[in-house]
Amino acid sequence: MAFEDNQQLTRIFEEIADFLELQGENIFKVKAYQKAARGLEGLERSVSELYRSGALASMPGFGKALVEKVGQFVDRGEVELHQQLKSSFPPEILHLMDVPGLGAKKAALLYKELGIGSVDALEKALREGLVTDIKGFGTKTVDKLLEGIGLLRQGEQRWLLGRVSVLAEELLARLRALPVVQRAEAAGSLRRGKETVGDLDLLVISSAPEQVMEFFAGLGEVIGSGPTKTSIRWEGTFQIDLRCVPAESFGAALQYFTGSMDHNVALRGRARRMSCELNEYGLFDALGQCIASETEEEIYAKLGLPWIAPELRESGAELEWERQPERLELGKLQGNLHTHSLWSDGTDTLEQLAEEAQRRGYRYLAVTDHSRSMVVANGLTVERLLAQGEEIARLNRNFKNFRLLWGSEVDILGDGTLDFPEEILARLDFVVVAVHSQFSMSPEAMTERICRGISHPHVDVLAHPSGRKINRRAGYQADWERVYAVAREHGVALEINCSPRRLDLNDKAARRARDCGCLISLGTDAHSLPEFDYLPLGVLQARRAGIEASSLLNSLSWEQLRKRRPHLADV
DNA sequence: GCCGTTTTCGGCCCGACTGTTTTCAGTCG
Repeated sequence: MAFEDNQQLTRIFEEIADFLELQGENIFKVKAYQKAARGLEGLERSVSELYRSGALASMPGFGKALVEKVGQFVDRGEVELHQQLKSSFPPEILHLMDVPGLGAKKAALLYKELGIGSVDALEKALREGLVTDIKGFGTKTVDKLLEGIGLLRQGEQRWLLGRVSVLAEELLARLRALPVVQRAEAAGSLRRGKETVGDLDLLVISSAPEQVMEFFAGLGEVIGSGPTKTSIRWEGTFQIDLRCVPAESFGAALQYFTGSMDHNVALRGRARRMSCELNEYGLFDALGQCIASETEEEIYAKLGLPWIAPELRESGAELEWERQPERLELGKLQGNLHTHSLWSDGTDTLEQLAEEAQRRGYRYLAVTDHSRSMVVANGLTVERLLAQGEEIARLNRNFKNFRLLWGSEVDILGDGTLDFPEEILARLDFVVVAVHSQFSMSPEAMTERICRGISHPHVDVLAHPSGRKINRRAGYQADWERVYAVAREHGVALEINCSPRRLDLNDKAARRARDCGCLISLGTDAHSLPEFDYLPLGVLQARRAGIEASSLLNSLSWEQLRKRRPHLADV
């Protein structure tokens, strides 16, 4: 299943952390619950299962007390402490801390002094001037909180990786164009390739920081500005931080601001155990001498570690790996395995697709237009599919060192049968199958449907396996362990759909699928030529999953791909 | 609440910026 138990318990632990912080509990206790929540969030196994098998206790961050609380949840569906805390506060009080600029301390004070227990009550109190008697609430704070409430109400979500990548490139180009800027780079979750980005972190080396700050402040609404750091709100909602750092500590700053927080905590812990200190200015020995700071590589090296790729810097566990995975490089990919042309709902001709693919150095491109049931997407009938095959064969005669693969994105129908008959699928170069309808089946029925779908002969790839759209809809529910097992058995690769709106499989699921022995396929699902740019986003997710070229269908040459389909006549 | 190749107790990342409390606490990342 999509592990609803994990999601529920994550929420419970997050709320416990918030309540404890509100109560003024030891901040490290609070952090322990937050860390446990993060650990559960993307877990590709059911926490109930892990608990029952006893494997949970060996997970980092789960000590005796937390394992016991997981036990309460598994047995009774709730955690005692959580219920206790909930009953001693107004139901909406935790939302107070969602207001930018309002943390636990001030929220607790507002509750204690004025009984404020919801965002609405806070807004009313602010407007009526009731809070000004409380220590620490001056006029600027009142304005800032009202603004924060406004932002919260807009409900702006984290931006998609694809959108932030484009924005970052534009801003970096403008910064680099300034004569006083020697270097400008993006850090933060963008550099780590996270599927969504909460705010953008930019770093520059400059001979005149004040000029850079001034320039940057002119790009948006200024939230805060100092001699080395300026924060703005882009398009009124999205926060961008710019920091000027000295050239000699650029590596330390890049490392520090790339995060993740858990990775940094682990790295600092390691430094500390070596009697060193690590901060954004460098790595310092016991005497306070800087021993590394200019590059990330030397910092990791001095800590006895290989350089760890940004995409892998998440939980901190990556510090302990015996070997780092070989980094997947875009240039090593032989082709793109999921695209659409004018024949269905794409915007370009086969010639245009082929030309673009060759321009990008691909050796092949799978054209996978929709099958006949996808009427809204101008899905191909059998007749049109066969005509398209002839057209592709004609074009292929003129290519050197390149091939268009005659493919299809075939619907897995509700009962698990496929949208084209077997004898037609047998003739195609490449078959992608996918679910496009009846998303709200029971998990059991959906599992059965997908497993039947990928058990047909001639299937190469299961496209966008979970069906999720980021920030829009959750994926459908299914027993993914079973799906991966069946995929492996039939040699069907699971797609990392590279569209920024999908990125499906996501990083964690892709890692799990690979661990289950499945091959992975990267496909842009491009419906127009600019969407070929999505491929690097998929590469990033694959890297985050630790997937190496050997697990990737796109690493195969056309000849090797063809060997997977021995029924194809030599051409 | 977690954790341990100096520790089973005493740490746990820490600096920038803000607002306001004239020396610092709160928030954030």
